[in-house]
Amino acid sequence: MNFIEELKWRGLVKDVTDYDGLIEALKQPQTVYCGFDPTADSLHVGHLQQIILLRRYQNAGHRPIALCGGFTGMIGDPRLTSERKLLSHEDVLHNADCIKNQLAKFLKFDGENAAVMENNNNWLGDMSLLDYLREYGKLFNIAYMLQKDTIKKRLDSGLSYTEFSYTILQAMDFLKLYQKYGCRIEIGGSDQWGNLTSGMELIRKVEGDDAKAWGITSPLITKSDGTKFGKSEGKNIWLDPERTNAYEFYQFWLNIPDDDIIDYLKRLSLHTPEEINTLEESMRAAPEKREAQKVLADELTEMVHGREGLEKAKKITETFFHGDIMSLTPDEMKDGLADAEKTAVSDGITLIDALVSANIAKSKGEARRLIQQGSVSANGAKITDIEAVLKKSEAVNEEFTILKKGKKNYYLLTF
RNA sequence: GGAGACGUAGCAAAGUGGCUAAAUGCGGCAGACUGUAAAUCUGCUCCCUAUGGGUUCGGUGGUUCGAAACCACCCGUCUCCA
Repeated sequence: MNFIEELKWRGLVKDVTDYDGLIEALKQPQTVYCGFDPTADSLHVGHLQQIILLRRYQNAGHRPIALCGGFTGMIGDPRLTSERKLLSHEDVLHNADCIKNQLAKFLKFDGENAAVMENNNNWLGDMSLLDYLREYGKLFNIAYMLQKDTIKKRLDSGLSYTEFSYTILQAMDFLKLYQKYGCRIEIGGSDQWGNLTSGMELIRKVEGDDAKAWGITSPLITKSDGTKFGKSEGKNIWLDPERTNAYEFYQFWLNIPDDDIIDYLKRLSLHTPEEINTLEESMRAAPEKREAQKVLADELTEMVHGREGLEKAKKITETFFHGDIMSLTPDEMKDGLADAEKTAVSDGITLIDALVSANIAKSKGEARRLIQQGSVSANGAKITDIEAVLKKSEAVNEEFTILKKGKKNYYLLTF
């Protein structure tokens, strides 16, 4: 299996501009880029596929460039649905800073094929309007651009000139990286196809017909139940440890349905195809062991949260689901629940009021129901008395009480 | 501009004078089972100081002992014609 064949096996190839040419080119070390726009102050799990794909190229001996769209982020990539809201200048700068640090975690910055971090603001930022229009705008035919899927689909619902220009800007990125680093391959999600081909087109026009460049897209990750990938209970799973802690991140992967886990392993894990095949067998033979889920959760959590983060996530998991919380020392409890929601309450508060004020229940009625249904426990003991009162003297260390709603929702009350 | 239809709980959709805090489905929450799964089954799902009370059916007024339901006006959505 050559490199591209493996990517195909992993489900990471949707369209390639010149398949045979690319295979030939990849026999030599190449430079590959993928762009990430700073639309939020953190990347999320949906970005992992492309990031790890860059890493795959690096592991195969190629040089990856992670491009942060500091300039294009100010413009906005046209979405299928509707115009984006412009982000403020400060927000984009802040976001760009944040995602740059995140991207850096996944690539190696030393050795022969050390990764490169770039920001398209470096070349687009100082460009004059005149240069843009005369040197680049001239090379884009409107009729050609209107054929692009992303643009065509927006003609009815409305598309501003600003977003219309996005494709041109991204094409210029590819050209610039081609000139500066000899970058000849751009990768992206399948929605980026139009942008990739524009870039190649531009390179050909500027550098001549001999200039070779390739674009390769990968299918977006889907879920077998049809819902959007990357969310857990409505919350995005971010790569920023401040926004999604190691435990939640670990749990997200551990809870991937059997139907999806092998697909995700192929796409996101650096484990070899042989190892993944073995995991698939194990999944079929003993799905309850969730070995495949554990391998992926371990690998990705370590990548994003480090060795320590992974250890912590596993320890909390072990205790919450298989052990007795009360067997931990108060310090360990606090550590384990460091990221749980905390609420300060007063001594002698009724359980019902505590549930409401900690936002565990929306109303007292709901709180009452939860208690009567037997879904609330405090410090490990189930409580079914709706008159129950929480006392400081009964709290752990006379300091805090751990409330649990349902099977896996923990909250911390401090006195 | 002309003709008509519609607006009910998170969403979809019944209900056309009292039996309606409002059927049913989805979604959500919880319980059982389980693998922290899926499927399935069960309960709950406006608020409260709770065998009771309060406030709801686009808005405002009105008819009536009594209105989500009838009337008037207003606001909003949609369809058809021009």
